[in-house]
Order: sequence, then structure tokens, then C-alpha cells
Amino acid sequence: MSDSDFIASYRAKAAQYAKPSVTVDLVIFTVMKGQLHLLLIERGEAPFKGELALPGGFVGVGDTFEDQGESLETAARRELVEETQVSLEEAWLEQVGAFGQPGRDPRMRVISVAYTALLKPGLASSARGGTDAAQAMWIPITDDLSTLPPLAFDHQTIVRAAIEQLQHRLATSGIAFQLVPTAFTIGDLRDVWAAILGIPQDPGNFRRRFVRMLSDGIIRETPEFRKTSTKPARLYRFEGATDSGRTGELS
Amino acid sequence: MSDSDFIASYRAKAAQYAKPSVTVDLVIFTVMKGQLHLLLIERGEAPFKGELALPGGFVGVGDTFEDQGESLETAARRELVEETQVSLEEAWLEQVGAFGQPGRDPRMRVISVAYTALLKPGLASSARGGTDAAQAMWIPITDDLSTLPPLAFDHQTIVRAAIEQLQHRLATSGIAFQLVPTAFTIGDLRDVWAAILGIPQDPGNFRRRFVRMLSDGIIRETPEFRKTSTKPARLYRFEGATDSGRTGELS
DNA sequence: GCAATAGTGTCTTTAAGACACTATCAT
DNA sequence: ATGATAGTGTCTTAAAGACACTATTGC
Repeated sequence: MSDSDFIASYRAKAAQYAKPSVTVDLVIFTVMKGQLHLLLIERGEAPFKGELALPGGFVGVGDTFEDQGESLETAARRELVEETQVSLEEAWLEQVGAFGQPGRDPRMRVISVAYTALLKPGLASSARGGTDAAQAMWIPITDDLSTLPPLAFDHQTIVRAAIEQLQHRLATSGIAFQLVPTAFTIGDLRDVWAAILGIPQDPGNFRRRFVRMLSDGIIRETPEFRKTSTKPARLYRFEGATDSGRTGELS
Repeated sequence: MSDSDFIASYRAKAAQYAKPSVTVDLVIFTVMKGQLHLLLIERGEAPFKGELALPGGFVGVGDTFEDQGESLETAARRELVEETQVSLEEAWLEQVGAFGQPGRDPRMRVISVAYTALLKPGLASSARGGTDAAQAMWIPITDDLSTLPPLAFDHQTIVRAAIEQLQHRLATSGIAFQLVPTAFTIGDLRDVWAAILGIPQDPGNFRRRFVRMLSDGIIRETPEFRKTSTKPARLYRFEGATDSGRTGELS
């Protein structure tokens, strides 16, 4: 039996199984005014019409031998662009996990792969409703997660998992730098830490951590300062020397 | 338009999209003789015939409104039982993530949700080939991941991700206790840490960490000792007071 | 006794937390 | 000068790493 025979018979056999729909959902964060914000859309259709939900969509799956469709991350990136108009390069993506509880979508079996996306402050403002008429809005996330508004489907579970993942990875990866401008002050980065952890960060102690990153070569000092209404602050840049996180599958 | 009309039209629309097959793959670990071991099966069919692969199978998806099928974790647990004959209660499961790169399975578009399973030493021995004729075997994982044998599909990527996740969660969750007998010595636990991190653990320093867990109430001391060929060692029990990890989706 | 593992103690280094303090800008 | 944020220094405590040491068993 040749390989292609195998494949043909396998496809016939697999076709007997019902398949789930697979979607990607996006947990898009940005930091505004020292607070973590989450991009949500108001659903225009049943089910959960009028409720808030994560942006998302189907994963493109080809139906031929040659074309198996788009990768999960590509699907996530596509949805991100539709929803926020950010350029493809600018956004940072990381998979949260698969959520596939039966009944999570009342219409049919849907397994969703959730991705966290982090937007730098400048890009966040350009976010708006996507091509579908849905209304997009930034919702502040306070340190108290119980203040999260009710969300459609199991999206609140997904958001909680995403935040937990952010908190765990904050110290060991470069995610914080994805939420500050490319040239940032110590205070900018401190605000991001405070927003993600939900705990104010001591300026002195945070500075010590910052200096350590500086001497580790993770951050580079620039000669510039940012003018503020008070004492100008030194600007720094991220050198990108941390583990960058599994954004999808590396294959 | 009623809700059920919506659902009907939605299903019709969604049916236009090709759907991927969804499987679960299991990364089953145990610790034997101070070394991490991974359960692999030898594939009996193309593609990758004769190569080693992770055990796994399709996720059951219902095709009716009422029955949407089994949860991802249920599917994982079912495969685990088929493969290892462990009782349903005994195993610890945690999701690693979704792996769905196009082409990862040459036959058709398959998105796999990977789960890590941890087996206590006693249970590991009962593992054997599953109902399918595949041959199951325990492969030692050395500290040097480059010694991993080549695996079918993208399973090596999955294994690496699983190990990385284990290492990250080791200190902050109770996973180590899932790899020792219910009554264990300090040395047992130290061996698990060494096996997962791939680095020998200093007895004195590890003891300090152990004592901390003891006074935190995570571990309980028992009056018993384990007889060995040398000085008997005190036995302890896990009290289960750490965050237990997201095993699937909480819904 | 000897080999082997269980278990203890100590010194050093690193990093976190708390907090007081100085510096420099706009107004 | 004053308010506000930038930036510095110091003391204490928690924990990691390295490593020398003692204790108790089987043989």
C-alpha cells in the first residue's frame, strides 16, 4: 500500500468523525494611563447579542492536499489586523491555550485557540471597530479581577488565563517592553509592571531591577530625555535579549 | 429572527468553512531511577511508520445540538487510560497548548491540543501498549535535550514545550508531588527536581526548601520511615495546598 | 570497621521590600 | 518657592549556592 493510498484511506476514515469548528480568540492588551486595558467588542448577533466578547474568527483551513490553510498564529494575526489596523510587524503575540469545553458555544462545537496580543501605547489609539459592524472598545482592567464585566461564551475564563500567563511571564520574558514606546523611561516600564501585577511598584526597588537589566544588556541607555511637566526622564531602549516566548508553534 | 433560526443559519454558514481535525496528544512523564522518562509509541502505520510518536487520538465531537461531544481534557484522559491503564483518578493532567501548523500532518489539516500527564512511580510500571497494536515504551530524557530521539510529526516541538512548562511550574506548583509515591522521602522529591531541571540538587540546600514547604503546610510529616540499605529516611505526605494548575478549561 | 545515604550547620551572594533621602525640572 | 516626578542610598530579610560536617543504618 503506497503512502498516497494510505492518505486517501485515512482521509476517508477521518471523515467519519465529526469535526469541530476551530477559531482564534484574541486577548488584546495595552497600557493606558498606568492601567491595563482590554479590547472588547460588543456582539451584534445572537447568541450573547449586545454582550461584550473577545474579537476572533475562524481559522482558515484548506481542503486540498497541497493547501492545508493558514497557521493558528497567522489566523490570530489576521484577526488582529482586522480589529486594530495595526501593522503586522508591530504586535506581539503569544498563545494562551485551547478552550474547547462542549457547550461553550451554544450553536455548535467550537474549539478556540486563544492568543494574547500586546500593543504599544501609540498603536492602541488606532484600534476601532473591525470590518464587521461590531463596536470595539478599551475596557480598563483593575487589580481586582472581579470587576471584569460579564463576557460572552467562556471569554472571561480566557481573559483570566491570559492575565495569569502575563503575570507569570512578566519577570522572565520581555513582555513588558511590548507595552511601552520604543523609547521609554523607567517610569513607563514601572507603570507596566504595576498594571500587569495590579500592585504599585516601589520606584527605588524597581530602579534596582531596571539597573540589573541594564547591566545584563537587556536594555540600552540613550542620550535623550523625555520632557515632562517636571524633571525630564532618561530614555532607554529594549535590546531584545530575553526569551521571546512561544508565539505559536515553532515546527 | 429567533435564536434557533440564528443557530440554524449559523451552522449552515459555518459549514461552508472547511474544518480541521482536532486531536489530543499526550506527553506522559514519570520519574524512574532519578531520571525523567517519556512514554512513546512506535507507529505502525504511515506516515512516519516505525518512528516514535506521542500517544494521542481524535477528540470526540458530537454532531447534534444536544451533544457537542467530549471535552478536550476528557479526550486526553481517555487516551491516557487506553495507553497506560491507569485509573482515572490517579493521573495529573495539564494542557500544554495547541499545535496546528499546516502540514504538520501530511494527510490532512490536524490541530492537536497537547497535554502533559504525570504518573506516580507505581503506576508507571503498568503502562503498556494500547488497544491499538502500537508498542509503548519509556524513553529516558537526559538533561541534554538534544539527545531526544527524532519523533514523528512535530512531536519533538511539543515535548520541548511540555518540558519547558514543567520546569517553569516546578517551583510554584505541586507538580513534583505528582511524580513521587504518596509517602515519599526528601530524597525522592529531590530526585524529581533534579530530573525535571536536569541539574543535580544539593541535599542541604534542597532540604532547606523542603523545610520551608513543611512549615508552610504544603507537606505533612509522618511518623514512619522507609527502610533502605542505609540509614532509613523519614516519610512525608503532600497536603495539596498549592495552585493545582489549569488542567483543561474551567468553563 | 566501612560504605552509603540521611540529615545539620555555616558562610557568602543575590535579590526583594521598606523607606528616607536628594536632584531637577515647570510654573 | 513649591509641587512633582526623577533618581540615589541604606537597612533588613528571604532565599539560593557552595560546601563541610555529623548521624545512623546494613554489611
